Amino acid sequence: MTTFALVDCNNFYVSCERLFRPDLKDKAVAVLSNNDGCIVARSQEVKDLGIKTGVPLFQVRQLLEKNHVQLFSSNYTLYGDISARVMQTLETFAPNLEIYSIDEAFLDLNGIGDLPGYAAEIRTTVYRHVGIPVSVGIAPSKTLAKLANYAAKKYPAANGVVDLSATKRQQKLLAITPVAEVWGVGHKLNEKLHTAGVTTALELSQLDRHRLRCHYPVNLERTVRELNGEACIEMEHVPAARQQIVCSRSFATRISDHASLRETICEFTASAARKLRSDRQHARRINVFIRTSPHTAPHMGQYYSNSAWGRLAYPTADTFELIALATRLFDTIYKDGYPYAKAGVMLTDLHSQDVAQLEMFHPSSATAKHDSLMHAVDTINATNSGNIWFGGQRARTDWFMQRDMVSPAYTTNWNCLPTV
DNA sequence: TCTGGGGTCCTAGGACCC
DNA sequence: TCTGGGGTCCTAGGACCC
Repeated sequence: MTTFALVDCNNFYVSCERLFRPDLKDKAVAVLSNNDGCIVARSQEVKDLGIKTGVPLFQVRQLLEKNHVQLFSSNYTLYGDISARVMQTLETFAPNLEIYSIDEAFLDLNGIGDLPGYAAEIRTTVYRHVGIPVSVGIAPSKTLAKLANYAAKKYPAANGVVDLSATKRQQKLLAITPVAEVWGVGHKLNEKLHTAGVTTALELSQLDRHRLRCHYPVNLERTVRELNGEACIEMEHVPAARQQIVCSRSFATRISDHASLRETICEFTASAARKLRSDRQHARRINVFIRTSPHTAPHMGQYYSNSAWGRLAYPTADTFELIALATRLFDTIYKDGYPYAKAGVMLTDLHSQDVAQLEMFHPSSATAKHDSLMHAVDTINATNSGNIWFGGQRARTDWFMQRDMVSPAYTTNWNCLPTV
Protein backbone atom coordinates (compact mmCIF):
# COMPACT_ATOMS: atom_id res chain seq x y z
CA MET A 1 0.00 0.00 0.00
CA THR A 2 1.28 3.43 -0.94
CA THR A 3 1.32 6.34 1.45
CA PHE A 4 0.65 9.59 -0.36
CA ALA A 5 1.42 13.01 1.03
CA LEU A 6 0.05 16.11 -0.63
CA VAL A 7 2.13 19.18 0.13
CA ASP A 8 0.34 22.40 -0.83
CA CYS A 9 1.58 25.96 -0.35
CA ASN A 10 -0.68 28.22 1.69
CA ASN A 11 -2.12 31.14 -0.32
CA PHE A 12 0.81 30.59 -2.65
CA TYR A 13 0.87 33.80 -4.73
CA VAL A 14 0.21 35.90 -1.65
CA SER A 15 3.00 34.11 0.23
CA CYS A 16 5.39 34.82 -2.67
CA GLU A 17 4.58 38.54 -2.56
CA ARG A 18 4.96 38.64 1.23
CA LEU A 19 8.35 36.99 1.00
CA PHE A 20 9.93 40.24 -0.17
CA ARG A 21 7.52 42.52 1.66
CA PRO A 22 7.74 41.43 5.29
CA ASP A 23 5.73 44.51 6.21
CA LEU A 24 2.71 42.73 4.70
CA LYS A 25 3.00 39.72 6.98
CA ASP A 26 -0.28 40.21 8.84
CA LYS A 27 -1.89 42.55 6.34
CA ALA A 28 -4.69 41.78 3.92
CA VAL A 29 -3.19 40.91 0.51
CA ALA A 30 -4.75 39.73 -2.75
CA VAL A 31 -3.27 38.82 -6.15
CA LEU A 32 -5.07 39.50 -9.43
CA SER A 33 -5.37 37.45 -12.62
CA ASN A 34 -3.77 38.49 -15.90
CA ASN A 35 -5.02 41.86 -17.07
CA ASP A 36 -5.85 42.72 -13.44
CA GLY A 37 -9.28 41.23 -14.02
CA CYS A 38 -10.16 38.84 -11.18
CA ILE A 39 -9.03 37.92 -7.68
CA VAL A 40 -7.03 34.68 -7.89
CA ALA A 41 -5.25 34.51 -4.54
CA ARG A 42 -6.23 35.84 -1.13
CA SER A 43 -4.58 36.07 2.25
CA GLN A 44 -6.59 34.78 5.22
CA GLU A 45 -7.63 38.34 6.05
CA VAL A 46 -9.18 38.72 2.59
CA LYS A 47 -10.91 35.33 2.81
CA ASP A 48 -12.39 36.50 6.12
CA LEU A 49 -13.94 39.46 4.30
CA GLY A 50 -16.01 36.94 2.37
CA ILE A 51 -14.29 37.64 -0.95
CA LYS A 52 -14.42 34.55 -3.11
CA THR A 53 -11.72 33.48 -5.49
CA GLY A 54 -12.44 34.34 -9.12
CA VAL A 55 -14.61 37.41 -8.52
CA PRO A 56 -14.06 40.32 -10.90
CA LEU A 57 -12.05 43.10 -9.31
CA PHE A 58 -14.54 45.85 -10.15
CA GLN A 59 -17.25 44.10 -8.13
CA VAL A 60 -15.28 44.19 -4.88
CA ARG A 61 -13.06 47.21 -5.39
CA GLN A 62 -14.84 49.33 -2.80
CA LEU A 63 -14.77 46.60 -0.17
CA LEU A 64 -11.05 46.09 -0.81
CA GLU A 65 -10.28 49.80 -0.54
CA LYS A 66 -12.30 50.15 2.66
CA ASN A 67 -10.27 47.37 4.25
CA HIS A 68 -6.90 48.55 2.90
CA VAL A 69 -6.24 45.36 0.99
CA GLN A 70 -2.85 45.43 -0.74
CA LEU A 71 -3.32 44.34 -4.36
CA PHE A 72 -0.75 42.80 -6.70
CA SER A 73 -0.87 42.03 -10.40
CA SER A 74 0.22 38.46 -11.02
CA ASN A 75 3.97 37.99 -11.38
CA TYR A 76 4.42 34.51 -12.80
CA THR A 77 8.15 34.93 -13.23
CA LEU A 78 8.44 35.26 -9.47
CA TYR A 79 5.92 32.51 -8.61
CA GLY A 80 7.52 30.06 -11.03
CA ASP A 81 10.95 30.59 -9.53
CA ILE A 82 9.75 30.29 -5.93
CA SER A 83 7.80 27.17 -6.91
CA ALA A 84 10.97 25.56 -8.28
CA ARG A 85 12.74 26.23 -4.97
CA VAL A 86 9.91 24.67 -2.97
CA MET A 87 9.92 21.57 -5.19
CA GLN A 88 13.68 21.26 -4.92
CA THR A 89 13.39 21.21 -1.15
CA LEU A 90 10.57 18.67 -1.22
CA GLU A 91 12.67 16.40 -3.39
CA THR A 92 15.13 15.97 -0.53
CA PHE A 93 12.34 14.44 1.55
CA ALA A 94 10.93 12.10 -1.08
CA PRO A 95 12.84 11.39 -4.28
CA ASN A 96 9.62 10.02 -5.70
CA LEU A 97 7.49 13.11 -6.10
CA GLU A 98 4.96 14.30 -8.63
CA ILE A 99 4.66 18.03 -9.21
CA TYR A 100 0.94 18.43 -9.61
CA SER A 101 0.65 22.19 -10.03
CA ILE A 102 2.63 25.36 -9.43
CA ASP A 103 1.98 25.14 -5.69
CA GLU A 104 1.47 21.48 -4.83
CA ALA A 105 3.17 18.10 -5.12
CA PHE A 106 2.36 14.51 -4.22
CA LEU A 107 5.11 12.70 -2.33
CA ASP A 108 5.49 8.95 -1.96
CA LEU A 109 6.16 8.45 1.75
CA ASN A 110 6.29 4.67 1.71
CA GLY A 111 8.35 3.23 4.50
CA ILE A 112 8.41 6.34 6.67
CA GLY A 113 7.76 5.46 10.31
CA ASP A 114 6.62 8.59 12.10
CA LEU A 115 4.48 10.21 9.41
CA PRO A 116 3.18 13.25 11.32
CA GLY A 117 6.69 13.95 12.60
CA TYR A 118 8.13 13.70 9.11
CA ALA A 119 5.42 15.99 7.74
CA ALA A 120 6.14 18.57 10.43
CA GLU A 121 9.80 18.46 9.45
CA ILE A 122 8.86 19.06 5.81
CA ARG A 123 6.90 22.13 6.86
CA THR A 124 9.64 23.68 8.94
CA THR A 125 12.34 22.93 6.38
CA VAL A 126 10.46 24.45 3.44
CA TYR A 127 9.72 27.49 5.56
CA ARG A 128 13.35 27.81 6.64
CA HIS A 129 14.82 27.28 3.16
CA VAL A 130 12.33 29.12 0.99
CA GLY A 131 10.12 31.08 3.36
CA ILE A 132 6.83 29.66 2.10
CA PRO A 133 4.30 28.13 4.53
CA VAL A 134 2.91 24.75 3.41
CA SER A 135 0.32 22.27 4.61
CA VAL A 136 0.63 18.49 4.44
CA GLY A 137 -2.09 15.87 4.04
CA ILE A 138 -1.26 12.17 4.35
CA ALA A 139 -3.46 9.25 3.25
CA PRO A 140 -3.52 5.93 1.38
CA SER A 141 -5.02 7.53 -1.78
CA LYS A 142 -4.51 10.80 -3.61
CA THR A 143 -8.14 11.87 -3.17
CA LEU A 144 -7.93 11.30 0.59
CA ALA A 145 -4.57 13.08 0.72
CA LYS A 146 -6.23 16.07 -0.96
CA LEU A 147 -8.95 15.99 1.66
CA ALA A 148 -6.41 15.66 4.46
CA ASN A 149 -4.65 18.73 3.10
CA TYR A 150 -7.92 20.63 3.02
CA ALA A 151 -8.41 19.76 6.69
CA ALA A 152 -4.81 20.69 7.54
CA LYS A 153 -5.54 24.19 6.22
CA LYS A 154 -9.04 24.52 7.63
CA TYR A 155 -8.47 23.42 11.22
CA PRO A 156 -5.80 25.48 13.03
CA ALA A 157 -5.46 22.80 15.72
CA ALA A 158 -3.96 20.50 13.10
CA ASN A 159 -0.85 22.68 12.89
CA GLY A 160 -0.72 22.23 9.14
CA VAL A 161 -0.54 18.43 9.17
CA VAL A 162 -3.35 15.86 8.92
CA ASP A 163 -2.59 12.14 8.79
CA LEU A 164 -5.46 10.01 7.52
CA SER A 165 -3.65 6.66 7.64
CA ALA A 166 -6.21 5.29 10.08
CA THR A 167 -9.64 4.36 8.68
CA LYS A 168 -11.36 5.77 11.76
CA ARG A 169 -9.92 9.22 11.17
CA GLN A 170 -10.89 9.06 7.50
CA GLN A 171 -14.52 8.37 8.40
CA LYS A 172 -14.54 11.15 10.96
CA LEU A 173 -13.29 13.74 8.48
CA LEU A 174 -15.50 12.52 5.62
CA ALA A 175 -18.57 12.90 7.84
CA ILE A 176 -17.97 16.62 8.47
CA THR A 177 -16.76 17.56 4.97
CA PRO A 178 -19.16 18.92 2.34
CA VAL A 179 -19.16 16.79 -0.78
CA ALA A 180 -18.19 19.84 -2.88
CA GLU A 181 -14.74 19.79 -1.25
CA VAL A 182 -13.93 16.38 -2.74
CA TRP A 183 -11.32 16.40 -5.52
CA GLY A 184 -13.22 15.80 -8.78
CA VAL A 185 -16.59 17.07 -7.56
CA GLY A 186 -17.23 20.39 -9.24
CA HIS A 187 -20.15 22.74 -9.40
CA LYS A 188 -22.43 20.60 -11.57
CA LEU A 189 -21.78 17.31 -9.85
CA ASN A 190 -22.28 18.97 -6.48
CA GLU A 191 -25.74 20.13 -7.55
CA LYS A 192 -26.66 16.73 -8.86
CA LEU A 193 -25.46 14.96 -5.73
CA HIS A 194 -27.39 17.36 -3.51
CA THR A 195 -30.56 16.66 -5.46
CA ALA A 196 -29.94 12.99 -4.80
CA GLY A 197 -29.57 13.70 -1.09
CA VAL A 198 -25.78 13.31 -0.98
CA THR A 199 -24.31 16.26 0.92
CA THR A 200 -21.22 14.99 2.75
CA ALA A 201 -18.09 13.25 1.55
CA LEU A 202 -19.04 10.28 3.73
CA GLU A 203 -22.39 9.89 1.99
CA LEU A 204 -20.61 9.99 -1.37
CA SER A 205 -18.20 7.30 -0.23
CA GLN A 206 -21.17 5.08 0.71
CA LEU A 207 -23.05 5.49 -2.57
CA ASP A 208 -24.35 2.27 -3.97
CA ARG A 209 -22.09 0.97 -6.77
CA HIS A 210 -24.93 0.16 -9.10
CA ARG A 211 -26.56 3.56 -8.69
CA LEU A 212 -23.20 5.17 -9.27
CA ARG A 213 -22.66 3.35 -12.56
CA CYS A 214 -26.11 4.12 -13.92
CA HIS A 215 -26.42 7.76 -13.01
CA TYR A 216 -22.99 9.35 -12.76
CA PRO A 217 -19.90 9.78 -14.95
CA VAL A 218 -17.34 6.98 -14.73
CA ASN A 219 -14.74 9.11 -13.00
CA LEU A 220 -16.93 9.42 -9.95
CA GLU A 221 -16.68 5.70 -9.35
CA ARG A 222 -12.93 6.08 -9.14
CA THR A 223 -13.37 8.96 -6.71
CA VAL A 224 -15.61 6.83 -4.50
CA ARG A 225 -13.08 4.02 -4.44
CA GLU A 226 -10.35 6.49 -3.55
CA LEU A 227 -12.48 7.88 -0.71
CA ASN A 228 -12.65 4.34 0.61
CA GLY A 229 -8.88 4.17 0.78
CA GLU A 230 -8.28 2.29 -2.46
CA ALA A 231 -5.51 3.97 -4.48
CA CYS A 232 -6.74 4.18 -8.09
CA ILE A 233 -4.66 7.13 -9.21
CA GLU A 234 -0.97 6.29 -9.19
CA MET A 235 2.00 8.62 -8.88
CA GLU A 236 3.16 9.91 -12.24
CA HIS A 237 6.91 9.64 -12.17
CA VAL A 238 7.66 11.20 -15.54
CA PRO A 239 5.47 14.10 -16.56
CA ALA A 240 3.32 13.05 -19.50
CA ALA A 241 3.92 14.78 -22.82
CA ARG A 242 1.62 17.73 -23.32
CA GLN A 243 -1.28 17.28 -25.70
CA GLN A 244 -1.96 20.88 -26.55
CA ILE A 245 -0.37 24.30 -26.27
CA VAL A 246 -2.56 27.36 -25.93
CA CYS A 247 -1.50 30.97 -26.11
CA SER A 248 -4.26 33.52 -25.65
CA ARG A 249 -4.85 36.89 -24.01
CA SER A 250 -7.56 39.32 -23.21
CA PHE A 251 -6.58 42.77 -24.41
CA ALA A 252 -6.10 45.74 -22.14
CA THR A 253 -7.88 47.83 -24.77
CA ARG A 254 -10.23 46.63 -27.50
CA ILE A 255 -8.85 46.01 -30.98
CA SER A 256 -11.03 46.93 -33.94
CA ASP A 257 -8.79 46.75 -36.96
CA HIS A 258 -7.66 43.85 -39.07
CA ALA A 259 -3.95 44.67 -39.09
CA SER A 260 -3.56 45.00 -35.32
CA LEU A 261 -5.55 41.88 -34.51
CA ARG A 262 -3.55 39.96 -37.08
CA GLU A 263 -0.37 41.06 -35.35
CA THR A 264 -1.56 39.62 -32.04
CA ILE A 265 -2.25 36.30 -33.80
CA CYS A 266 1.34 36.29 -35.08
CA GLU A 267 2.58 37.10 -31.60
CA PHE A 268 0.58 34.24 -30.04
CA THR A 269 1.66 31.80 -32.74
CA ALA A 270 5.34 32.69 -32.30
CA SER A 271 5.04 32.26 -28.57
CA ALA A 272 3.19 28.93 -28.84
CA ALA A 273 5.81 27.72 -31.31
CA ARG A 274 8.57 28.63 -28.88
CA LYS A 275 6.89 26.54 -26.17
CA LEU A 276 6.48 23.73 -28.67
CA ARG A 277 10.21 23.69 -29.40
CA SER A 278 11.19 23.84 -25.76
CA ASP A 279 9.05 20.71 -25.33
CA ARG A 280 10.86 19.10 -28.27
CA GLN A 281 7.56 18.60 -30.04
CA HIS A 282 6.02 19.23 -33.45
CA ALA A 283 2.41 20.23 -34.08
CA ARG A 284 0.13 19.18 -36.88
CA ARG A 285 -3.00 21.23 -36.21
CA ILE A 286 -3.69 24.85 -35.36
CA ASN A 287 -6.80 26.52 -34.05
CA VAL A 288 -7.17 30.28 -34.20
CA PHE A 289 -9.93 32.06 -32.32
CA ILE A 290 -11.09 35.64 -31.82
CA ARG A 291 -13.97 37.10 -29.85
CA THR A 292 -15.57 40.26 -28.57
CA SER A 293 -16.41 40.57 -24.89
CA PRO A 294 -19.24 38.26 -23.79
CA HIS A 295 -20.02 40.70 -20.98
CA THR A 296 -20.97 43.73 -23.01
CA ALA A 297 -24.68 44.46 -23.05
CA PRO A 298 -26.47 43.51 -26.29
CA HIS A 299 -27.27 47.13 -27.16
CA MET A 300 -23.54 47.87 -27.11
CA GLY A 301 -23.10 45.71 -30.16
CA GLN A 302 -23.45 42.16 -31.34
CA TYR A 303 -21.34 39.45 -29.74
CA TYR A 304 -19.02 37.77 -32.20
CA SER A 305 -16.88 34.73 -31.59
CA ASN A 306 -15.37 32.43 -34.13
CA SER A 307 -12.56 29.96 -34.63
CA ALA A 308 -10.98 28.01 -37.45
CA TRP A 309 -8.95 24.82 -37.65
CA GLY A 310 -6.11 24.14 -40.01
CA ARG A 311 -3.94 21.13 -40.70
CA LEU A 312 -0.30 21.18 -41.71
CA ALA A 313 1.02 18.80 -44.33
CA TYR A 314 3.38 17.35 -41.74
CA PRO A 315 4.09 18.08 -38.05
CA THR A 316 6.38 21.07 -37.59
CA ALA A 317 7.74 23.49 -35.03
CA ASP A 318 8.73 26.03 -37.63
CA THR A 319 7.42 29.47 -36.74
CA PHE A 320 7.27 30.60 -40.39
CA GLU A 321 4.99 27.75 -41.39
CA LEU A 322 2.84 28.05 -38.31
CA ILE A 323 2.41 31.80 -38.74
CA ALA A 324 1.59 31.38 -42.43
CA LEU A 325 -1.22 28.96 -41.63
CA ALA A 326 -2.45 30.87 -38.58
CA THR A 327 -2.81 34.14 -40.45
CA ARG A 328 -4.58 32.36 -43.31
CA LEU A 329 -7.06 30.92 -40.81
CA PHE A 330 -7.42 34.29 -39.12
CA ASP A 331 -8.39 35.94 -42.41
CA THR A 332 -11.23 33.43 -42.84
CA ILE A 333 -12.87 34.34 -39.52
CA TYR A 334 -12.11 38.04 -39.16
CA LYS A 335 -15.13 40.32 -39.52
CA ASP A 336 -14.88 44.08 -39.70
CA GLY A 337 -16.52 46.40 -37.23
CA TYR A 338 -16.25 44.51 -33.95
CA PRO A 339 -14.36 45.58 -30.81
CA TYR A 340 -12.32 42.43 -30.24
CA ALA A 341 -11.51 41.66 -26.60
CA LYS A 342 -9.58 38.42 -26.82
CA ALA A 343 -7.77 36.18 -29.28
CA GLY A 344 -5.69 33.07 -29.15
CA VAL A 345 -3.90 30.23 -30.89
CA MET A 346 -3.99 26.55 -30.02
CA LEU A 347 -1.55 23.89 -31.24
CA THR A 348 -2.70 20.27 -31.12
CA ASP A 349 -1.96 16.87 -32.62
CA LEU A 350 1.51 17.09 -31.10
CA HIS A 351 4.28 14.65 -31.90
CA SER A 352 7.70 14.18 -30.41
CA GLN A 353 10.46 15.74 -32.48
CA ASP A 354 12.55 12.64 -31.85
CA VAL A 355 10.19 10.13 -33.43
CA ALA A 356 9.08 12.17 -36.44
CA GLN A 357 7.44 10.22 -39.21
CA LEU A 358 9.32 10.72 -42.46
CA GLU A 359 7.26 12.08 -45.34
CA MET A 360 7.49 10.62 -48.79
CA PHE A 361 7.16 14.00 -50.54
CA HIS A 362 8.90 16.14 -48.02
CA PRO A 363 12.68 15.91 -47.84
CA SER A 364 13.80 15.49 -44.25
CA SER A 365 16.76 17.75 -44.99
CA ALA A 366 14.31 20.67 -45.27
CA THR A 367 12.95 19.93 -41.79
CA ALA A 368 16.44 19.70 -40.38
CA LYS A 369 17.29 23.07 -41.90
CA HIS A 370 14.22 24.70 -40.39
CA ASP A 371 14.90 23.08 -37.04
CA SER A 372 18.40 24.47 -36.89
CA LEU A 373 17.22 27.92 -37.94
CA MET A 374 14.61 27.91 -35.18
CA HIS A 375 17.19 26.66 -32.72
CA ALA A 376 19.44 29.58 -33.63
CA VAL A 377 16.58 32.05 -33.18
CA ASP A 378 15.68 30.60 -29.78
CA THR A 379 19.28 30.69 -28.65
CA ILE A 380 19.71 34.33 -29.61
CA ASN A 381 16.42 35.31 -28.01
CA ALA A 382 17.43 33.58 -24.80
CA THR A 383 20.36 35.94 -24.37
CA ASN A 384 20.26 39.61 -23.55
CA SER A 385 22.23 40.54 -26.63
CA GLY A 386 19.47 40.39 -29.18
CA ASN A 387 15.86 39.85 -30.06
CA ILE A 388 14.70 38.33 -33.30
CA TRP A 389 11.09 38.39 -34.28
CA PHE A 390 9.07 37.38 -37.25
CA GLY A 391 7.41 39.39 -39.96
CA GLY A 392 3.84 40.07 -38.86
CA GLN A 393 4.72 40.11 -35.21
CA ARG A 394 5.08 43.46 -33.57
CA ALA A 395 6.45 44.72 -30.31
CA ARG A 396 3.90 44.60 -27.55
CA THR A 397 1.97 47.83 -27.54
CA ASP A 398 -1.12 49.25 -25.90
CA TRP A 399 -3.18 46.05 -26.28
CA PHE A 400 -0.82 44.12 -24.09
CA MET A 401 -2.19 43.10 -20.73
CA GLN A 402 -2.72 45.53 -17.97
CA ARG A 403 -0.63 44.85 -14.86
CA ASP A 404 -0.43 48.07 -12.95
CA MET A 405 0.52 46.57 -9.59
CA VAL A 406 3.22 44.10 -10.48
CA SER A 407 6.05 43.43 -8.04
CA PRO A 408 9.69 43.24 -9.18
CA ALA A 409 11.22 39.99 -10.47
CA TYR A 410 13.24 39.79 -7.27
CA THR A 411 14.85 36.42 -7.89
CA THR A 412 15.33 36.29 -11.65
CA ASN A 413 16.60 39.71 -12.71
CA TRP A 414 19.81 41.26 -11.38
CA ASN A 415 18.29 44.71 -11.65
CA CYS A 416 15.46 43.72 -9.33
CA LEU A 417 17.53 42.33 -6.48
CA PRO A 418 16.04 43.43 -3.18
CA THR A 419 18.35 45.57 -1.06
CA VAL A 420 18.65 45.05 2.67
C1' DT B 1 -16.00 51.30 -17.75
C1' DC B 2 -14.19 46.98 -15.42
C1' DT B 3 -14.92 39.64 -15.85
C1' DG B 4 -7.57 35.16 -16.59
C1' DG B 5 -5.00 31.54 -18.70
C1' DG B 6 -3.63 26.83 -19.38
C1' DG B 7 -4.58 22.30 -19.07
C1' DT B 8 -7.07 17.10 -19.08
C1' DC B 9 -10.68 13.92 -19.75
C1' DC B 10 -15.45 12.30 -20.86
C1' DT B 11 -19.63 12.08 -23.67
C1' DA B 12 -22.67 12.20 -27.48
C1' DG B 13 -23.40 12.25 -32.17
C1' DG B 14 -22.10 11.75 -36.89
C1' DA B 15 -19.44 9.74 -40.66
C1' DC B 16 -17.50 5.94 -42.17
C1' DC B 17 -15.95 0.99 -42.50
C1' DC B 18 -16.90 -4.15 -43.06
C1' DT C 1 -43.48 -6.79 -46.49
C1' DC C 2 -38.79 -7.34 -45.30
C1' DT C 3 -33.24 -2.94 -44.00
C1' DG C 4 -27.94 -5.73 -38.53
C1' DG C 5 -24.31 -5.54 -35.66
C1' DG C 6 -19.95 -4.15 -34.45
C1' DG C 7 -16.41 -1.25 -34.74
C1' DT C 8 -13.20 3.22 -35.34
C1' DC C 9 -12.31 7.97 -35.71
C1' DC C 10 -13.38 12.76 -35.43
C1' DT C 11 -15.49 16.83 -33.40
C1' DA C 12 -17.96 19.93 -30.34
C1' DG C 13 -19.17 20.87 -25.99
C1' DG C 14 -19.00 20.34 -21.22
C1' DA C 15 -17.01 19.33 -16.64
C1' DC C 16 -13.28 19.49 -13.98
C1' DC C 17 -8.58 20.93 -12.20
C1' DC C 18 -5.03 24.67 -10.68
